[in-house]
Amino acid sequence: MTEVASSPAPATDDRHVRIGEAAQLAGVSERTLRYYEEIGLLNPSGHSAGGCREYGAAALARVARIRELQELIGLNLEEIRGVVTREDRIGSLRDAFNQTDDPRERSALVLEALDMTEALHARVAAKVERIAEFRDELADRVAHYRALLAERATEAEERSAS
Amino acid sequence: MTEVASSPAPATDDRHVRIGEAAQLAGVSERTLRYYEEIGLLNPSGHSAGGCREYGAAALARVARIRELQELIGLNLEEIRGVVTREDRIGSLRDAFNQTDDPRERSALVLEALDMTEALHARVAAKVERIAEFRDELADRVAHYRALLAERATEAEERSAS
DNA sequence: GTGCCATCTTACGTGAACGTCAAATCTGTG
DNA sequence: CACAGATTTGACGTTCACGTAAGATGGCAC
Repeated sequence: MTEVASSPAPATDDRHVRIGEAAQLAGVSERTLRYYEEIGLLNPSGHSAGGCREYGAAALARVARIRELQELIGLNLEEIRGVVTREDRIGSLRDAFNQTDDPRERSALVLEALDMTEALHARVAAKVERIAEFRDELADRVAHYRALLAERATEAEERSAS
Repeated sequence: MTEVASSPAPATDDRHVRIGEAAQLAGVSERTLRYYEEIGLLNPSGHSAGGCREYGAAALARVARIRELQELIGLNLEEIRGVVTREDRIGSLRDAFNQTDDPRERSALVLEALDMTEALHARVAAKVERIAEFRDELADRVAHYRALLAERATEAEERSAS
């Protein structure tokens, strides 16, 4: 998968795309990207001179995360805003962590990040439990039907053997 | 859990409740129950002489199933209608199964029920996989922060020991 | 029969998450 | 520069899953 660049591709991966390609890549509509910006969920990485939105890799990753939280976990955009805001805060905590030498402060920062992550983890874990239960129930039914089918087949064999 | 009936409770569990109590028991609004009926998702077990809806245990169980599919799996009511319709069909298949003696027909009926259940199972299983992955990722982060905290604590001890 | 609360039908309202359309502007190409 | 196509900012429309209010009935105690 090593790509032979026909043009000298920039080593730094800060390529920006405009809204059309960004929407394509993220698998959402342009309207959705603008809407996310409206409600303070996602800011473009920057803007062109003329005012066109420019999306970088980080912004696209954020869209992916938003969709994940939305479709997989079932959070609404307001809740998602809470989560990603906290994650942003974790990022700035990381910066703060690297800039302070006070060990007590560093511990406090880590503790905050830990709490945030634990809360989301608990929620997701609970959901996994419930869905897994659901899945197992379905698996049982599938096994039940399979057993019934096998029984049918056995009877058929016996009949043809008699 | 053997209940001592203060009044001669009917041995048969075909008690019916009206919409108010049904909504309470199911944890939804009365409007929701009527709406489900509107869109052909749920029919009351019967009606009183005057026209009041009467809900039995089966109807209440169906509401629970609907909510499960909605909140847990994230299906919309149209998709849910598809699922429960197929489940109803499985029920009628069971009846047909018990009323026929033709082994080929019995196999065919079981096979149909199997297919339906397998399809839903596959969908749910896929979702569990993805969410579990998500959960594990979060667990990793939690562990990471915990490790960082432990490191902080150790350093603090060393400092106080010196 | 008379209250009184629950329930009925009908119908309009709502919030979330976008869709869609119009008119102006930007961007890249010949 | 001229032109085509992408993008911009409003602003109104839409779908889903109900909420809510109004007026008429039902169910039941007294």
